[in-house]
Amino acid sequence: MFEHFETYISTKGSFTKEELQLMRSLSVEKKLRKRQLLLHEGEVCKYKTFVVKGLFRAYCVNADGVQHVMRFAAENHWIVDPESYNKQIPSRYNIEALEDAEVIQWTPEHFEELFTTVPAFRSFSKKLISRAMEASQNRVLMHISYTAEEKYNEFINSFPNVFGRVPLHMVASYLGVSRETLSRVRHAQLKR
Amino acid sequence: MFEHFETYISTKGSFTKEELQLMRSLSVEKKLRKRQLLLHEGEVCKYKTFVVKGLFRAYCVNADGVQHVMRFAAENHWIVDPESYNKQIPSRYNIEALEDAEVIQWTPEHFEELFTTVPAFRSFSKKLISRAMEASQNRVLMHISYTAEEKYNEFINSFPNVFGRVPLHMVASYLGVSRETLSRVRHAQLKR
DNA sequence: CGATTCTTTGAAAACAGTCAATCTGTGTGG
DNA sequence: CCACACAGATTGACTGTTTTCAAAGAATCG
Repeated sequence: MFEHFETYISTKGSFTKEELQLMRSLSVEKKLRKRQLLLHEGEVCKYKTFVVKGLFRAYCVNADGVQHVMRFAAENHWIVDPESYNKQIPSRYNIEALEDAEVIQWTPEHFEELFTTVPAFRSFSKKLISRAMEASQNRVLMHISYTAEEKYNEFINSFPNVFGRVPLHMVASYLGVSRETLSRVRHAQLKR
Repeated sequence: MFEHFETYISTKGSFTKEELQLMRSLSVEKKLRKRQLLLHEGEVCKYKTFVVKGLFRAYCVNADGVQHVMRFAAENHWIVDPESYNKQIPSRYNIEALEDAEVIQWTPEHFEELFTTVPAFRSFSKKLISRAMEASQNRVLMHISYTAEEKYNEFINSFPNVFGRVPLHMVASYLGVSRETLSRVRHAQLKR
């Protein structure tokens, strides 16, 4: 499983055998079956997680029992609850495997060790955080400025590797519209 | 002006006289009058900016000429276009002073130098980035799960120091609702 | 004061949400 | 292999909310 990560990380910078070995020794590997939770609401998010295989969703449940999908993460992406992970406090989110999955995880301490001792990992990690921030900003902009249809099209373009693998009602939740509205948006698009 | 920043940063960690002097020597001070732009769409965001005095908004303008407010920043807060600043590419945003203002700025290089050479600045900086990420995440959650009224109340609670200093139509834009809708939300609340 | 900007209001239209019913495909157990 | 249950997707009718457009009041500023 770690070989997959080595291939990935090697496209992000130059790493020695020893550095790769260090990353491996500090990591935890895990396999999950469909519907299993990687993180349960109320737990502390102990790890930053790299997805080797499978697909995840992070979602929270409000007082009325309604689920809100915050994020999807497929192969070669990372998933974490930043607030819970950074402060090591209980999470408001669940992270669920939507398919059978394999992941590699690092605790904040181990991730920090790699950050300080492996230069290429440091610059990679900075880019990772920057990209997460940019993605989040763009998503805010999408929400304050796009119609339901524009959001839907944006989603398909931005996440072609997620679309088709997740139920539409989860996409609807991610976009902040009802599943019926999303269904009607799709119907309207067929006519063109 | 820098004294104000010294007071602020000293609440965030322990710094020696020399470290404070280094921060100062790497910084740029600027004064702006109301309506002046700190960053203009198309320019590269050259600095990370600390607000000593005044109030800013970051906004973008879409193809129809409609403005969307991405962010406000008042005293003792930071403002930057992360994407433009991190990658040093042209920005899609404008950052405008809504009041006469004073700011202190650092380039990515100088900020990085402080990050690597001043330990307390490093940990402060990490917290800064973490908080920005958490705020952005929470804002996404707000957009996918709150009604217009809930968003408005959340805004008042989260930014009491901004509310009252900015026109309501900018708050409306920030929340992603029309100014008329926000006006009616307020009207409805008066009746209770 | 006059000009500009901001806020509110009203009415109509567009849009999105809810509820209930139906349709589809998938998979499980008999 | 079939019947059935189940999750997901769609549709229709209805309701409620939000936007849009136009106009008119406040408030602010030079």
